[in-house]
Amino acid sequence: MPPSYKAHVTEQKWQKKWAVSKLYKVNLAGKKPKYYNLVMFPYPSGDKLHVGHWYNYGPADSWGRYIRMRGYNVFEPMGFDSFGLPAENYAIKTGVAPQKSTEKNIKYMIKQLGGIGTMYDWEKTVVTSRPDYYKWSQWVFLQLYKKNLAYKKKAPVNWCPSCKTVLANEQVQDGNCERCGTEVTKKDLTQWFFDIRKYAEALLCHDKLEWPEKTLLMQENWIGRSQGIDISYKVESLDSKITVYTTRPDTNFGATFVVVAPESAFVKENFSAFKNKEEIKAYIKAANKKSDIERIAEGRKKTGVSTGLYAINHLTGKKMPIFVSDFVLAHVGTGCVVGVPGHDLRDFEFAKEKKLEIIRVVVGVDGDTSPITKAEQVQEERGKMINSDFLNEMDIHVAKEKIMDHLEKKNRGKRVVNYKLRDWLISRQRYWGAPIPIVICAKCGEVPVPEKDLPVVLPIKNVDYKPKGKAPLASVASFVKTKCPKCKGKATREVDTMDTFVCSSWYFLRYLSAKDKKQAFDMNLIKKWLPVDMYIGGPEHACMHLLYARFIHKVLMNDPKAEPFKRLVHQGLITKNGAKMSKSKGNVVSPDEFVAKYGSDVFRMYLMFMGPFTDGGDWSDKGITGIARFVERFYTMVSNKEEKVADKAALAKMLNKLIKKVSEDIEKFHFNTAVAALMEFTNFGLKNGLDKVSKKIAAQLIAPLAPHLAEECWKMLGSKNSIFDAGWPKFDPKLVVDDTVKIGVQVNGKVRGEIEINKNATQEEAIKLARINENVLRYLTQGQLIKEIYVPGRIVGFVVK
RNA sequence: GCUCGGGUGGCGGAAUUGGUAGACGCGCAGGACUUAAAAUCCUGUUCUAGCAAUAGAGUGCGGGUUCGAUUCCCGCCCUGAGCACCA
Repeated sequence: MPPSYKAHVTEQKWQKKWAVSKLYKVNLAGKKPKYYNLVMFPYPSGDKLHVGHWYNYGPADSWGRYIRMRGYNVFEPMGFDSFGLPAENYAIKTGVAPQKSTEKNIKYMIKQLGGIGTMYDWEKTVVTSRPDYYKWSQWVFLQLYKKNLAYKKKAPVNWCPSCKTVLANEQVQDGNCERCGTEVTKKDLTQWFFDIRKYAEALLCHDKLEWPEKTLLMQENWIGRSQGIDISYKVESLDSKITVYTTRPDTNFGATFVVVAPESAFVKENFSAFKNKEEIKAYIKAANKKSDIERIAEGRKKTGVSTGLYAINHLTGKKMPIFVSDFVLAHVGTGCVVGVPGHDLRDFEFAKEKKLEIIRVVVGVDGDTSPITKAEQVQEERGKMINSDFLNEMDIHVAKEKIMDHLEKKNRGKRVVNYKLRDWLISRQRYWGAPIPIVICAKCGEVPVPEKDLPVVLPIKNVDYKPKGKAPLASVASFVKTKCPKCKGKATREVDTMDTFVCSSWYFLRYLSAKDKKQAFDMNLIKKWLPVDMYIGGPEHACMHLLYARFIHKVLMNDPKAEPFKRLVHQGLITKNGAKMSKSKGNVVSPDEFVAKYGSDVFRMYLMFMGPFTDGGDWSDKGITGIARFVERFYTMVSNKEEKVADKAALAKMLNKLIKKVSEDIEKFHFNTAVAALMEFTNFGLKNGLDKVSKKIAAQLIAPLAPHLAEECWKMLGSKNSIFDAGWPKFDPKLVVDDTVKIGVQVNGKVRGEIEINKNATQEEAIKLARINENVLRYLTQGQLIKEIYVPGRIVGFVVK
């Protein structure tokens, strides 16, 4: 009877030993090549770690262990993104200060994270809600302020009526609050913004990034660069001009009207000249009341009111009526659009509604001249100009350049680039965040808090957390009242706090010098350790955290080309019954009972075995017994003192192939097939027997995936040092290829037999051997042979007629 | 509506410069051990027909290219994610 593997005793033993020997303490000045292995840090929620966390952190740690065994000095820190709404909402409900509940949750989560058996170096941890961290978040704000990248402005902003705070554009999803799902409304407020738009071009460039294509594409679309031209038209009977933005100036001979947004500057400046003022006033009022959701829900039904004014199309001399309509957005381009109903679906719909002239100026490749074909809406459209004077017969792309040259020469237009990306709104009317380090003085105006006076400490006493539409800090008199740093006179503090995304946009720099009291980060360490070599986290951050972090990093490094994260991998989502796990749905699966039953190695490997890391999947515990059996069998295989090997040559081949397969699979984050390969090897090893050297290699190969099991096996095999300092096995390239291969024999594309043949066999040999096969022969004699195919190592084929 | 993924046995999944589809695991069936059960081990397991050899069908659906298609092309369906009147 072989000894059975005692997962819990063993795992706890090694976790303790690793902690005592400080195995995972990283020497940042170490000589070995560096590897910064980073996983997105969690919010310290009161809920326990769930299966999703494990799915994320387990494989991320396995990757770190693999890299470590490859000889790198691996830095694998962990921290807590601890500012944010849940703790504050908990405080509103119970009165418990967020400082208290957060610290309690962190303590608990560190314990849970320890149970996974990760390599985190806890001496380098960061907690964003502690003054020794947010002091530097405030410092980051001041750096942006200094560079004129942080400023206050009044603008219509997204407002969540439930959270009673403003939200960044990125935090509005389908018109709803990203946090609580409440429908977002618009408010005109004076708020703090970061001018991320100044970095739009730099953020578009991603040559150096080994990121998923999809993520890069999402960022690209979010930034939304478009190249166009501002065209100015004379307004009839007025002294002014109207400027429109278009990306399709080639179609301008087909322009028949102009539409302006209700909130546009043009409306404000020319309102007195409008003919039907009352109607327009009412229309604008109605438009302002509509939420984005309503606007979308109304679909493409176009409404609008004529201003009674006309713009003159200088190309055709046509009078183009000017309308106010809410399908035009004030913040896009100039807020004014020229209507070309022959070639734009929206313009077409508007023209139909208002019975305006529709002119066709492009013939599609298919010769179609009906307005708005599908092809016409596609940007890469190809077509030829008609009805366009000097542009006629030209390809549209040629015409586009030609007309822009023409307009610029005549001083009627100017080429411009537009972005969909908007300023990053960072003020929050909430308590549990880093206070914005600004003082408002009646005499000096807005004054930044000097760096030496940081942090602006979040008050703990006498705080009413309940949101009332104004920041809770506004009611803490001791916080609000202060002295102006400039004139020393009476002044008040800015009472808004920063978006938590500001705090999380630079934490990877802080990890390296977490205990440094004198500076936010150590540039020497950053030069050595950045960029992060591997960053693992959810894809939902594509246009939020990942974009913000790139922006802030570029600013802090003073280099638009600097990138914080070289390689990025997204873990898949673990669902339960097809739905995202959440407390409100009551479908959160706790890993605890499985870890208690099988141990953490089994649980980690089971999650990996579910499928590719990037896929995620629906949670089910079906099959976890398979991994438990495997661990038991692996242990049995290694602990067997017998070293008799039935087939030495076969073992050598299996082992070398295994090294190759496991290495390649881990490199691709295909942990599932790496586990499968180890299972196959174990099945073989139990039958065939293993010598000690093979056992040791097997233990090394499983070490990243099942660290405790491997460490135990390693010790059992007589090694004194940790397996994680034992390096990674190499394979012999000569031993990973088979001399003979089994290949199929096809007749007319159907498999009719199989032959075993030397992998380098000639066509002649292969055909000869294939022909001997009885079943193959049967089909060959059914007609005349017209072709013989041989792909070495793959297939023999016959074509018979 | 647009953009980008994905659709393979009862289940999770494997295999794509076009070359024997279903590795590995779960489940299921049968057997060994046991007084018995659990655990463990062995055998089988895409579907249909057949004792078997084997034959036919088969990777969401319909076409196409090819000796040969899960893989390439065209047209659909379903599903997940993102964007959404961006001019």
